[in-house]
Amino acid sequence: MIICVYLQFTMTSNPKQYEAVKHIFTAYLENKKLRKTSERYTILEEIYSLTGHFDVESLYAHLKGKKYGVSRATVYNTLDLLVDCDLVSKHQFGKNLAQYEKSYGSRQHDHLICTDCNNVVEFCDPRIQNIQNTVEDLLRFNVTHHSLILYASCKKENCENKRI
Amino acid sequence: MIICVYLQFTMTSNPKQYEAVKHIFTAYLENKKLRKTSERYTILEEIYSLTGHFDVESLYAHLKGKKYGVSRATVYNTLDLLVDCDLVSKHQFGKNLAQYEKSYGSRQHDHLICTDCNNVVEFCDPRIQNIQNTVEDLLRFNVTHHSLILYASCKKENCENKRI
DNA sequence: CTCGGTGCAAAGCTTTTGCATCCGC
DNA sequence: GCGGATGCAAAAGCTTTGCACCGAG
Repeated sequence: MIICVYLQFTMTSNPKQYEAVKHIFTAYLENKKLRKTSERYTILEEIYSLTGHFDVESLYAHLKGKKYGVSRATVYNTLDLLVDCDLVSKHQFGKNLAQYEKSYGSRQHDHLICTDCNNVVEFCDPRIQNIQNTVEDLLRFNVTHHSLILYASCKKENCENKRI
Repeated sequence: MIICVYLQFTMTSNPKQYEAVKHIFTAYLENKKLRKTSERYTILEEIYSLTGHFDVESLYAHLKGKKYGVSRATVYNTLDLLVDCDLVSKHQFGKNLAQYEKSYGSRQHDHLICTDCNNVVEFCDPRIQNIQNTVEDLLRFNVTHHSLILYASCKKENCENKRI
């Protein structure tokens, strides 16, 4: 068996990427007959300028400083739309640890959370797909997505330099 | 490769099992120099008389009717202890969907959640252990436990008879 | 012009906390 | 009797909701 677990490197933001997701989002909004408001695009742009995971509060804080401020309600509403059209994925790492991340152009990956310092490390292992396929066949469900979280304690040197 | 995913059948409650976990809990409390209060044993007994998953509210509701009522604070406190000594496991299925289940005598298993009806199906696939081992080696973490949740839509007939 | 979307603040829900009382040791 | 544990209610933290106003189509 090919061992193929590796660290996931989060894509750096770039303008071309934002153009691409903007088109996807526009198509989604038109398809659902939703309005193309400036707030929605502001939020999308902000998310795609961030790297790594973020939570609602930090996104809201970033947006407050912009020309067009938005309210929390709008942030939550828009995040739901972005999750629905697969431009953003949501991870519930714990009761009060909901994290989002942009998902366009990102490789499928899972997360390891250090129980000592709450840092999150991304990794990718294609074998998870096998499990998913088997369950799908045996239990007769359509598996749409999954969440695999490994909880681990660091040997310190792994942890210090990473943000959640 | 041996296909070995299968449904997990929750153990039915039985008095002998409660005696066993009671001894474990007692040893744990003594070891940690914590008090053996009647509330703690009442909660443990109630949990081991339940089948399947439960949330704090439903456990609290069950306990309210007993001879010795308990408060929510005590339920939360005791659940933390039981999770710590591995007699109960906690699953965060969503922001407001924390579920617990007794874990003594249960096989390691994971969960599939139906996004149509919120039902939870348990399954077991030993291949998850391989992934865990590989990550452990490559990322140099001690993986203590994991959470694998598959999100799926049912083909209806699978879902109707199951409770969350 | 219409009605969906937004902003604000209030409400909701689960979980935690503070404090007086209780009881295991 | 001492100090940890409990019970109650208030507080906290994240998310949703209600309502008046705004603006995209």
